[in-house]
Amino acid sequence: MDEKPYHHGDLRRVLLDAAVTAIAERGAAALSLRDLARRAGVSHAAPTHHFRDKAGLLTAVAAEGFSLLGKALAEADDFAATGVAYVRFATTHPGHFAVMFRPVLYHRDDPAVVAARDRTTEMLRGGARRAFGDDDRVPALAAWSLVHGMATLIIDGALELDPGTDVASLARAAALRLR
Amino acid sequence: MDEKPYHHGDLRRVLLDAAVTAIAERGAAALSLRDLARRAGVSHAAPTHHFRDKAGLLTAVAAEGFSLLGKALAEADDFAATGVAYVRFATTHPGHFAVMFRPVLYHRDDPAVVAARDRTTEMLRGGARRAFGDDDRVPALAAWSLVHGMATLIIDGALELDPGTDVASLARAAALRLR
DNA sequence: CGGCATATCTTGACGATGACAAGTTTGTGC
DNA sequence: GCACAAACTTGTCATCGTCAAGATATGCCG
Repeated sequence: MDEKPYHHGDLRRVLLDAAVTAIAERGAAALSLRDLARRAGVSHAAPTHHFRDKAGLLTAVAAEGFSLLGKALAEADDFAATGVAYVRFATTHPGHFAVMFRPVLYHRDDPAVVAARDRTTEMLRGGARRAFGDDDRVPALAAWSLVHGMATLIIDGALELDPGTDVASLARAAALRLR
Repeated sequence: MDEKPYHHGDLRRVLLDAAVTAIAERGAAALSLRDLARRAGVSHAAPTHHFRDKAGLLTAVAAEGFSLLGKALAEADDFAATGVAYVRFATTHPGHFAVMFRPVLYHRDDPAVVAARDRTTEMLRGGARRAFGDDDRVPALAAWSLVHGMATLIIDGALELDPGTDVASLARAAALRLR
C-alpha cells in the first residue's frame, strides 16, 4: 500500500499476486519464497526485504484478503446476500481465503492484519445484529459457521460439486435454512 | 492396524501419535519428519519405511481421523447429537481434523483413507436423510456446513471463545437454528 | 537348531528451502 | 551533486524431505 519498489517496478505486488495464485493451486504449505522470486525474475533473497519472512508474506496475504472480503460484504444489502457474498469471495479468492482464518500461518498480531480483520468482522457482526438483534449471539455464530463451513468445504476440495452447480444460489438456499 | 514393528516396539503408532499432537500444536505445515524421528529416538529415515513420505504420514492421520469420527458419530442418536459429536470430535482431535478435510496435504486416493472417508460420509448422509428426507440435499449441506464451519473456526483459532464456554451446548444451540 | 529371507532401522548423501549477513546498485532529498 | 536510504544481489548456514545402500534383528522352514 505504501511501499514503492524502485528497481523491479512493483515487486511487492507481483510477489503477492504470485503467492495468492500459488496458494490457490497447491496450498499454503507448499508455498516457496524462492520459487516466487524465481518466477518474478529476482534473486532468492529479494522477498525478504518486502516481507520479513514467509509468515510476513502470508500476513500481507491475509490483510489483503480481509480488506477484499470487507469490500465484497459492503455490497450485500440483506442477510442472505451477505452469506452469498461470503461464499462467493471464498471461491473467487481461494488463495486469500486459505490463509485468512488460519492465524498459525502468519503474524496474527501484525497491526495491518488486525485492523483489516477487525473492520471486516465488525461488518459481519453488524449485519447479524440487524438480522437477529443483539441480545443473542448464537444465531450470528450459526450463520457465520454455515457460510464459513460451506466456503471451507468447497475450496479445500472436500465437497464434490457437480460442475454446473451455481455456488451462489446454493449458498443462498443453505443460508435460508436458518431461522 | 496390521503392521508390527520389531525393533522399536511400535514405532508406527508412536510416530502417528507424535504427529497428531505436533499438528495440533503448530499446524500441519510445520510438521517435520526428522523432528518426529528425533522425539521417538530413531534415525531420521526410520519414518520412511512406515509411511512412504510426508504425505503418506498425513494420509495415515487422515484415515485414522475418519475412522475415529465415524465411531464418534455412531454414538449420536438424533440430528442435534450428530452435530454436537462432529464439533466435539474436532475440538478433542484437532490434529486429525486439521488434516482430514484438506486432501492437498495427503494422498487422497489411498485405499485406506478412501474407505474410511466413505464409511463416515455415508453415516452423515444417512443421518441427514433421516432428519430431512432424501429428496432435497440442501438441508444436509447446510447442516454439514454449519458444524464443519464451527469446528474449523474453533480449531483454527479464528473464533475467540470465552474460556468457560461449553462447546457442546454451543454447537447444539447453533444446530437447532436450522429448520 | 541353523541358516536364510525379510522386515526394521541406520548411515550417508543430495538438492531445495528459509533465514541471515554483507556487499552492490539505484533512486530520493537536501 | 552528494550523502543517504531503499531495493536488490551474492554467499552462506542449518534444516528439511527423499533416496540409496548397508547393518541388524526377527520369524520361518527345514
